[in-house]
Amino acid sequence: MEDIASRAGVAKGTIYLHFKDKEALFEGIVRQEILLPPGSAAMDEIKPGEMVRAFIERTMVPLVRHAGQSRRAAVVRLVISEAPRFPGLAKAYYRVAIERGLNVFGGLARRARRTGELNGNALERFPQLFVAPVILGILWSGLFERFHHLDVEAMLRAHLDLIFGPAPKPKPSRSKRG
Amino acid sequence: MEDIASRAGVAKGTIYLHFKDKEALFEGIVRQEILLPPGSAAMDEIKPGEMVRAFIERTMVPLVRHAGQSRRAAVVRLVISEAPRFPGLAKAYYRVAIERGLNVFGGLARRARRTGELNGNALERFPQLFVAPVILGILWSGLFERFHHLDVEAMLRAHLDLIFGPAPKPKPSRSKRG
Amino acid sequence: MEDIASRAGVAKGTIYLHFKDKEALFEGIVRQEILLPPGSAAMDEIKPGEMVRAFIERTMVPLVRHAGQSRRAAVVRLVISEAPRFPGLAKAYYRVAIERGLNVFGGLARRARRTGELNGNALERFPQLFVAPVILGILWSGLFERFHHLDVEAMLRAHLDLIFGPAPKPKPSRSKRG
Amino acid sequence: MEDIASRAGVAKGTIYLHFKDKEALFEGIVRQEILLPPGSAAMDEIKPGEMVRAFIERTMVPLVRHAGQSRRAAVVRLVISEAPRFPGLAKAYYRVAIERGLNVFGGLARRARRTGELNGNALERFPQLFVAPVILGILWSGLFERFHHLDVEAMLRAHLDLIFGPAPKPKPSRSKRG
DNA sequence: GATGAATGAGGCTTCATTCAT
DNA sequence: AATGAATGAAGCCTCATTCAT
Repeated sequence: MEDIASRAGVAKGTIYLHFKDKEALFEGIVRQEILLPPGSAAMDEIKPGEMVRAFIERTMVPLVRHAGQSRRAAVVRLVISEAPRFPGLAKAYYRVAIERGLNVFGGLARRARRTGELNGNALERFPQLFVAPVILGILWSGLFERFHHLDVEAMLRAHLDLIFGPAPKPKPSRSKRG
Repeated sequence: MEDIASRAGVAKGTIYLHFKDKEALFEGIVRQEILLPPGSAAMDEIKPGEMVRAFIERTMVPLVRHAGQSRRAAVVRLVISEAPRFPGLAKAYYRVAIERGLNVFGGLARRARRTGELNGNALERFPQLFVAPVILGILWSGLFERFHHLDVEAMLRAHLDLIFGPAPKPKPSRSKRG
Repeated sequence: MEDIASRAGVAKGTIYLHFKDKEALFEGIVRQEILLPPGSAAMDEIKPGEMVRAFIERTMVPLVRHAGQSRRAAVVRLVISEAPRFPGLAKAYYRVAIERGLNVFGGLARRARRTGELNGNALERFPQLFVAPVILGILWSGLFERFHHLDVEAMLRAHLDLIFGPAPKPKPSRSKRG
Repeated sequence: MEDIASRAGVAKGTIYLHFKDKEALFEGIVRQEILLPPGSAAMDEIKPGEMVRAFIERTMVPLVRHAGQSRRAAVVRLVISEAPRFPGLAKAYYRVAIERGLNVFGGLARRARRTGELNGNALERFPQLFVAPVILGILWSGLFERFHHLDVEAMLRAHLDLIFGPAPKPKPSRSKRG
């Protein structure tokens, strides 16, 4: 706590004016996830006519930029490594991020099938598959990057190639409508 | 440490006869990864003529069975959640599991392309993509399973469908299309 | 301190405008003992012709009324339980209450012997014996009342019966000596 | 806790091998009250034919000897000053000491009336009155002894004189009154 | 004067580690 | 070799006190 406080530029005790205890602090950090700076927060605002694949790249790439040094990546790491010690943390993250993420990505999967971008219902059943490489990239950057560089952004694009098919042609020839 | 010792059926102090400290113990656990019981250890022993997809299913499914309660899943969780506290842990895991895994899966990707099971080189460049859903499943079972059930095995198969194409027919009719 | 301040209807910092620190505050509270609301403050003002026993009942009973919830009882408890932490507290209480109390009760004992209300000099040597049941009652109400009710007022009267003899006859025979 | 531990000749953490937390430690100390060294523990063993007054002197005097430096006096002080912070402490003391003490002293009061040592039922109704000067003496020695010496033992005897009548002649040759 | 956000010393507790048996 | 009582560094948290407003 002392370390966290000094990074925040305050003293140990100050944290306790805002959070009941360490678990509450961590949950507070997780809840900010939903209030993050504009742009990344627009996760559920696909633009009219935007391809699903393009939307996912637009929203996921910032998450893994700079070897996962983003704030959101830090929150993901926090949840993963502290959840065993603070059970409330997983619950908070589930409520603010996972539930919503499943809805968003599930909706995207349906939309993509309707528009012909995707075949099959794999991603409707398991929207987690959209983000699996993102999670893996965040973990990798924290654990193994110093031994072996991984271009997470390129991996994410490669994964999207696998899911959506050969290549994302920048010129969407066919007009589409829902 | 006391908890670990009593699960191992010895007393606290006994651990220190075998390992210098907690970090060394964890590294020892990680190093056993490579010596795990036969079957799961055969990760690099694809049978002659076996489809790559079949091989991956054969080796990955046990890892996520029973909501990730396998020993290997426990090791993965150990590394992920303790690495911030014990830097040597990530290194040990990298040496005994990651390096080898990348070689194995990279080799599988190449083999699959040669045999026509796969198109493109995405999985050769990023063999991590083979296991991303496995990692995600292991994390999920530890963090969110109590809020939302996830059939990790089915997710893994769905992911393989995406990668390898429509469906893995149990009877491998030889003809394939690219 | 915050609790004390809010009960006093001021903010935490305000206390420090009046008292150097917590010990000084407690000493201030103790010093108010001597300035308590009229009636209870008249401890040394026995009325002309009043029996000593009657006077003691008149002044001691309010101290233990309502299971020791009086302000003076609170001061007694404060001194007893905080003195180990704040040595100045015992000193302040000794100066404002004990010294004076010993004089008052010692004088009452002498007077009572002169008037024939008391025999012997036990209470002149140990005026504390007058108040021993009062102190015990105050402690009891704070510690054990929830387990076992004690009628402190009745106990005080019983104690006076022991000291002064069988019964306090309401008609004081005028005869005096001295 | 560190202070307590070092007085006990052990390190801080050692206490926690025997007691769950500080409250449990204090309760443990209080429970030893009942197991104190022989002699003082014989509080309820009045000898056949022994006068009640003599018995009380025999058992109470050691409690206040040496200005209340006895172990039992320390327990009394502990309960009084720590009970506000540890509610379990008052309860433990009530169970091990108060309840029993009330029975013992109540029984003594009855016995004394039967034998003619006492008149009236004041001490049967309020056996606490037997010990009020003892409690007061223990408090005095902790709070005010340094300002004003109090001979607690003499005070206790004076109190017994008040209760039991004139004086306990060590050789009861002469006539007695009931 | 009054406030209350901020501070940090100090207290309680845990737990990795040691070592006498 | 095995044990587990003992240790004490380090972590979390409280609360008396300060001080900018």
